[in-house]
Amino acid sequence: MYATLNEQMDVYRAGAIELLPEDELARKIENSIKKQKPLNIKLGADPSRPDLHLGHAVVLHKLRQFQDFGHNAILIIGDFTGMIGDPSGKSKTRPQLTIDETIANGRTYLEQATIILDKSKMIVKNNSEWLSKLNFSDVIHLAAKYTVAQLLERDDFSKRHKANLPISMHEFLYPLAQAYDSYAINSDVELGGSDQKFNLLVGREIQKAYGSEPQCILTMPLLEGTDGVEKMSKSLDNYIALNDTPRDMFGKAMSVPDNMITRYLQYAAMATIDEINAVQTGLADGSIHPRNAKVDMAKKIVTLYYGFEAGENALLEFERIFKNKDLPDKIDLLEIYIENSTIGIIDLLVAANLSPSKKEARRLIEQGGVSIDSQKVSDVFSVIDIYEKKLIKIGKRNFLYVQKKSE
RNA sequence: GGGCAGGUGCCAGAGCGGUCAAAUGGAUCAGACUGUAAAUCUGACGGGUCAUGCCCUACGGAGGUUCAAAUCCUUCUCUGCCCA
Repeated sequence: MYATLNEQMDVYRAGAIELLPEDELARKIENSIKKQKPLNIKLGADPSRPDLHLGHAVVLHKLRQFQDFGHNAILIIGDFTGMIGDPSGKSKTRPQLTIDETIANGRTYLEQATIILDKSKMIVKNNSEWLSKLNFSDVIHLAAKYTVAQLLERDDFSKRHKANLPISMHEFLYPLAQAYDSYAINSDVELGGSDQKFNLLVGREIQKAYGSEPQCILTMPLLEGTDGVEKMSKSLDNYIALNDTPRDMFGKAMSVPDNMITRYLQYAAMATIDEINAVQTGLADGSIHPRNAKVDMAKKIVTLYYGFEAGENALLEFERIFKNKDLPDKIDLLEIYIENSTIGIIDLLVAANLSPSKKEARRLIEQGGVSIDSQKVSDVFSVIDIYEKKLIKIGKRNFLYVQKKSE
């Protein structure tokens, strides 16, 4: 049922930032092989941000590796903690969620996570299952197991503390609650981003304090977003979503800076070490053109999620649109209801939702970013007849057919 | 409880009675160029308008002073620091 200890360790170590403590993990694995008993691999899911992107995928792929060796993935939906609000590492406290939102978000999360994970070896738990049962004295007992100084070691706490930014009491409780999860589900290994290292380690301490065997922790790097600098996140809008269309996935991957190519190969495209090394040396000695390396990387990512054919198509389409300035092979048609069949260009852009305001629409036209049927529109007072469908292009990559709605 | 410092546009951060729809940087969008939705350069960047001048909304909330307030006063509220 299980691969050997060394086979497993090699795979787990690959790409990880930290794996602590390694010998302990080795022991756990040995044991599991001997007893033919899978380990519990914990991953905390944040229900406040249900839309997953390639940054989340880094950890999910790691978890999948554990599954592939027969271990149990245990996803903890932080429905309880989500309702408290989590310290985000940013200066602002996260919004609190309602129960309904949490449930809906949890469902979305799972839907997207199973793009990567193996459903058959997955257990999903809501942490309200045990956390909501703790009473105040339980909480105080839990809180007594950790000190303020220990909590202040956490990077974002100490940063905020030094920068005179607010830290609420409940934020201090958050790592403890998460640690309690580890105890509650009997976690053997917990995975997380490198920013979670602190929380994961608290899990160890709390498990010990409650008399169970402590978990090992494995942290993965935080993948930079398409800007190549900040970590990938929805709020910075530098993300590639797991459910982005192949076209968008490809395009966004192409927009990462050149120096991110190998990093994306490793953590987003899940390329093998050999592939990564080949590209790295090729780029260094100039035998591989960065553009080609990037195209290749983008294609691999699309292939990983949509299959070989989609990868090919995304590449072809990208070349068509940006190299040959041609049209994509599929353009949406929007039918607009108007009295006559003519409409001013500015109103048209707003009606078609291509511009949030008339001022913005006017700007786009004045700057030469708008064309109708491949004819640049330069007059903001142009009147367009949409009895026949017309192709609107805005900027480099927004295409839309519009037509008067026939009733 | 007391003292002090603050709350400005998507974010960071200037401004401290009119010349402020508010410097600067980032983000974003458009254009040029190209190896791409890279880089670089240029421009735009609250909304409305029978159109460029005017109108509306905006500098934590509410009042007030003034011909005029993001800027001064009062009060409320939120945040941080120090003292207790």
